[in-house]
Amino acid sequence: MRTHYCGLVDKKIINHEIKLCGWVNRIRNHGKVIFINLRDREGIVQVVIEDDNQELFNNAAKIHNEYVLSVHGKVRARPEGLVNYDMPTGEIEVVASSLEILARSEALPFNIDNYQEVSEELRLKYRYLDMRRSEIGDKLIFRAKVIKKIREYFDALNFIEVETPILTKTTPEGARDFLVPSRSAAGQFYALPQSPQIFKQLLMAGGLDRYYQIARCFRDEDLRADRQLEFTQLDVELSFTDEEQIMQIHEELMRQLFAQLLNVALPKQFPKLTFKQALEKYGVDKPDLRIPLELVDITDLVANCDRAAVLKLPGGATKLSRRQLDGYAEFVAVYGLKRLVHIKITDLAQGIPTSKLLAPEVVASILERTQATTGDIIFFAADNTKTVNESLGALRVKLGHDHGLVAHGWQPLWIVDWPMFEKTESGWTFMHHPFTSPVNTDPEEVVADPGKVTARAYDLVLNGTELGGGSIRISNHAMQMAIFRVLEMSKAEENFGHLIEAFKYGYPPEGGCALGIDRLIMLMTGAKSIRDVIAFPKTQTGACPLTQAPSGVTEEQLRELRVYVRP
RNA sequence: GGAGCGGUAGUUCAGUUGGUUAGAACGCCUGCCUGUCACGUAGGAGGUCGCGGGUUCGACCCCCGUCCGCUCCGCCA
Repeated sequence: MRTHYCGLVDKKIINHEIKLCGWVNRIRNHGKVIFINLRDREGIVQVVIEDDNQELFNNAAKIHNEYVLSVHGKVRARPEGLVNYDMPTGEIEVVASSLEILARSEALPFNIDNYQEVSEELRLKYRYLDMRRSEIGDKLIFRAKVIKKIREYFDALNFIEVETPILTKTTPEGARDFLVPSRSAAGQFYALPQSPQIFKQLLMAGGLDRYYQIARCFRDEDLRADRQLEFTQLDVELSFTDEEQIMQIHEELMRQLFAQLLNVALPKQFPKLTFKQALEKYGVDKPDLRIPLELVDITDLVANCDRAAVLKLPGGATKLSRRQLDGYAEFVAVYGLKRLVHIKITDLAQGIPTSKLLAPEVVASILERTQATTGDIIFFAADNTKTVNESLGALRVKLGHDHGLVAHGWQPLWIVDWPMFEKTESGWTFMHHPFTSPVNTDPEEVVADPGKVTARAYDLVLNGTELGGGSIRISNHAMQMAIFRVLEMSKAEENFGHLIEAFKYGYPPEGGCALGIDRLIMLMTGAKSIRDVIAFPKTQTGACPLTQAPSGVTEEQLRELRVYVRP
């Protein structure tokens, strides 16, 4: 039916008779000659229909946008002066000798071009039309290439791809589970996996040694630009390993993906920052190192707060209007910061600027520590540590974007030395997950002072986005039980008995990593949202405009499952 | 659960202090046009102003509620 892709026709096959299939991207009828831009997955080529064949010409005159055509014709060089250099196939055209309309199209709900932005809701309702646009279609093609490279990479390292269950068991910790009622066991439910964590650990217990999976994961939490209910994770686990080896394996993967698919050389060694350093300097555990601003700690200069820090924006004193400053104060209020103080350094020669809220000697110390000069502005925050970090951390990123300070390029890094636990109102909770090994080898030490325990965990961050992370896992019973004790997970035996039991029968030391593939591809393609790299994504309320999911079910279905829906 | 922004021809948007017939561009339909390439050109059709209520002589416009979309906070081991 077809000999060539439209987008791949080139000079080398001039004078060849070819057959093309594709969609009418655009038709230009000049009365005696018709041009059709025929489009397929690989691109667009110009088909010319001349009026020497009247039947063909009359047939072509009836064609409209998005008709599906089969075209038989001859490739020829475009006449002198008529080459279109904006088009990859612009040096040639295909003179049609015959043409068949394979399918007609009604007028479309939106134009299939990249000239007019269409509301995302409409695009998702007609996703199959949306992906005819290179804007979306090319991203899906790119995604397939990334996944292919990932498989090649791990296959070459002797990793075994294993599929883990989608219907599995609920775990009350972590994110909210999606539940699936069991028909045969009335009143009981499967859960969709939040991650294949336990299964991949059991694969290590099973001696598979090196495992990976392009794994679908499900979390019933509210959605964001970079979060979907279901997402794809590169899930990796290996035995007889350590943090360094796992990080190296993933670094090298990243370097190869970027080199081969984007022609970008990532650093030979990704920088590492400790969790503590990241929070001190950037306020967040996923710093965007492209932005050359840093938090400067001044807690020692300020009374009655857990943390005080400042952020200097060079040249900001003259550049920022009152309105913008109010905007920034409003911006950080979202993170709980009640007052964002700023110090404008209008002219250092005239002396140290005065502040209604800060003593002159404090201002002087701040200027010294930040090495501020005339024209700079300094933002000041003092509050509890979390509020200061989150608000200045977010402000740093916003200032970077608002004032064009974000450097071009790619800044990957590892965040290491995570605390094992975090204190909450109701007790200790895990930072990573409850199977992460602490640095300590003595379980009693961990129980005695949970706040001091460091986890053998690492996160990979790229340009301010958390791509994922992993850890060396706990591989012995006593330590695992100690961790459950700290977390006050009384039902651990019931929920994770199968893992705990595996520790008894020769469990290897092991660890792994999991990277969000959607996010990685979002960054690599420059997409603004994860939805642009997913073929059929959900909206922010978890709905699918295309299929209308979620939907009601019949009374019969509910009866069979013995599910009663509360009013 | 919360905050902000948005919803007007098929699409993207404009719409004056609340006032007669709600506009533009693209798309669509009918002509004309041998070289265009986001073709050009002449004409035409096309609107429950998201939905419900209220204020008013009168509402796209003001108020209340509600639904949908987006961004964010909470949440997301």
